[in-house]
Amino acid sequence: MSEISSRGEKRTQILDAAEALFSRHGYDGVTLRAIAKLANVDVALANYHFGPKRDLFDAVFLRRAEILNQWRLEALEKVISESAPAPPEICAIIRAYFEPILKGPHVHEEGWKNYYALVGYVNSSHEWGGKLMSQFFDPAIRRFLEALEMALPGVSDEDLYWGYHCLSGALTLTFAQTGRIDHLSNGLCRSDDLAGACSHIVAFVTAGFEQLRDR
Amino acid sequence: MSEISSRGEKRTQILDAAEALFSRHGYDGVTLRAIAKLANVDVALANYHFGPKRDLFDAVFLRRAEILNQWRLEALEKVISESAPAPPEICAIIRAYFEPILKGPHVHEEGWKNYYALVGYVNSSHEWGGKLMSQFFDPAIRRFLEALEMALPGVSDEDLYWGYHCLSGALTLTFAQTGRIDHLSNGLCRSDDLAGACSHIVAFVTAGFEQLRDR
DNA sequence: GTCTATACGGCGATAGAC
DNA sequence: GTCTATCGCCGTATAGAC
Repeated sequence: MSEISSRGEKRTQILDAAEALFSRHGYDGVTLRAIAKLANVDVALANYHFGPKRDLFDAVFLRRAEILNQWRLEALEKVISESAPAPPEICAIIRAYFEPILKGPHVHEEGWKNYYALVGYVNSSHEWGGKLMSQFFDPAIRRFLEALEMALPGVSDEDLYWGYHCLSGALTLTFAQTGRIDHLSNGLCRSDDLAGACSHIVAFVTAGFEQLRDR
Repeated sequence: MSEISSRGEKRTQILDAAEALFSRHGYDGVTLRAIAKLANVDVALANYHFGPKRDLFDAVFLRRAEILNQWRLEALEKVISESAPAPPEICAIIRAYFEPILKGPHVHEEGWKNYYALVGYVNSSHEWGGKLMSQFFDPAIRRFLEALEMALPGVSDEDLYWGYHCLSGALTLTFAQTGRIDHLSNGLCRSDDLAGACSHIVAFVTAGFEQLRDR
């Protein structure tokens, strides 16, 4: 944007460009040359700052993961402390998981939209889904599972893990923003409407967890 | 396997090899050379049979889609006719969607496992998710949505579409078989246990749809 | 340290000869 | 149906400008 480059600006431009392209085309669908072009920098600069292509991908993935974890954990702690000493309601826990990331003003920023699509891509990637997601997100997820365990005493761990699996699938498909639901619903629902998706998914997933009590 | 090639055998070998590789590495992560090598055929044969790479991908995707749609629609018609004239139960509709594909003996076949992973990849692909999935699967999906509408009178279309979105996300994450739930649950749940996943997801999703009545 | 220009070895899809 | 040739683009190393 600015004609005068401040320190580290090109580094950020590379991360932004890589994020945008990786999220649309996946890791193998993007060349370092395309990233350099979009970032308006020389081909070799990405390698200078980040090393090989794979390390650049990790850097992109890491950049916003910690912010995202922090938002969610803050919302969770708030919910837990507000209901203490009673366990929080399922619905409140689920909202703490979704709302900070789907209802904030940042969801309209291009960078965050791209990042979410990237997480959607990684989470359902046969190659990286297990490793990358576990590495960056599992610690925070475990806190949520503990909270759900408190709210659902007697429910088996197995049921809780599969519940999280369903939640995670619904969320990352939302992230991917494929336009599928737009087509299926003839435009009634829009896949880029993250805030709108949020309330539907929260209600759906909450009911999914609550039925575990009766099993 | 056989030393004597029957007519069309190499064609099938190419489809099988492409299916296996595309499902693991995505479209751009696979080269025609790698496919040819795995299929034990010449590099140029894929192009001879299927045209450009992209058309080969479509051929792989199409091959099992119709079988899958047919399995599901047969199960749905059975459920509808058995409960007629009353509308079927939500639970029965959801089972008709999941069980034919997750509980059949075919789920242990390598080819089907690969195909499911491929569907998982496509469904959450930002580039193709909307177009390819809609093209091959929407007609059958609409029949299921009609059945759900019968079972949930008064529920808004918007809620139904988002419900399907959640169902679809959970299913395709299952398909992707990323190993994530194995890691998260310390081996208690296994992502390659499709039949086991099925019963958990059916119960979860059924509850999700049923809460729509009370909204 | 930050960045650009250039070069290299290798592999990509696919067209055309056979 | 098969094989080979072609041409372009790939990731990355390096040399040196600022």
